Amino acid sequence: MSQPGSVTIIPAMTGTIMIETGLPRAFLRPLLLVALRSGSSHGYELAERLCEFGLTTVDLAGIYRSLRMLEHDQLVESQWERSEAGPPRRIYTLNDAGHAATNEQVAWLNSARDLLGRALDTVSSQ
Amino acid sequence: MSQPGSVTIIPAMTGTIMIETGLPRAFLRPLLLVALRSGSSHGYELAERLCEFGLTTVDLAGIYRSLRMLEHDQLVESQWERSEAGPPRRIYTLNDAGHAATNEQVAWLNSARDLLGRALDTVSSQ
DNA sequence: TTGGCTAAGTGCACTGTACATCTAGTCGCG
DNA sequence: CGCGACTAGATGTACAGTGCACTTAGCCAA
Repeated sequence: MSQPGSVTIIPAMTGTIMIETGLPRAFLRPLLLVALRSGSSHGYELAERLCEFGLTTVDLAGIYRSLRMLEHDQLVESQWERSEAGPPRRIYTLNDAGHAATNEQVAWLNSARDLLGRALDTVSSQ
Repeated sequence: MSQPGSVTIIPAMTGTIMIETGLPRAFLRPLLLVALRSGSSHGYELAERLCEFGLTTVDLAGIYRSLRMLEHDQLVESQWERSEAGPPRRIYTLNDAGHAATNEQVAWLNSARDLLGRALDTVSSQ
């Protein structure tokens, strides 16, 4: 977790670890799926993965809520895991539907990036 | 406007010309600024410019509201213009503050695209 | 035993917005 | 002339999402 000089996660106490300089909230769920693609994990650590994508701040409350929603939509499954240090964690894992959904979301993220590229091209070309 | 085979704008009668396959709504205002950068225009035509960026559907109601908000924030100015065919149009023009804001938004769009790129890289690299 | 860190969660007021609906100008057609 | 289609702009509202504050809880060090 946070190497020196890297993104800091705002103290959870305040609950405000929110997407701000990063991306609009609509990307939260897709990015969580992408983050989960590289391995099952718990909310707090997934927040750190999102920070590695370049998000400056992330709303932990929103992440926990999104993960529960993903579970409700049966794209992920979770199980409690006791940690050697600290409170138990809820580990989320992509299931088959989740992997399929992730592929869709990746396609959508790609098209979103391309779209931004096209819009930005009109700027750079005067 | 819409060449054959290009993006169709859903009949305005229903009012539903909304971002759907395109980008989350948070990008609407920045993209409107970018669209205005290539020339003053009215809402309906700006919607078509957004479609040229790759948005499949656009909510005209949202565009008109966003434009009014941009004017309220004093980033654009508007004036009525009677059209040779059809009802009069409200033409929006970027002012100095608007140009500055657009530059900021372009920077933000760039960082958003980069962020998506980083996230997508983690997918392509297995 | 106090405080700090990790981890997860709830509660609520507020915002934004998707969709329906309305107004109004022009044009083409029978 | 009346009708419908198209362009252009705008408003109203029910509802969902979310930002922020706050709570709970396990572990550890001083």
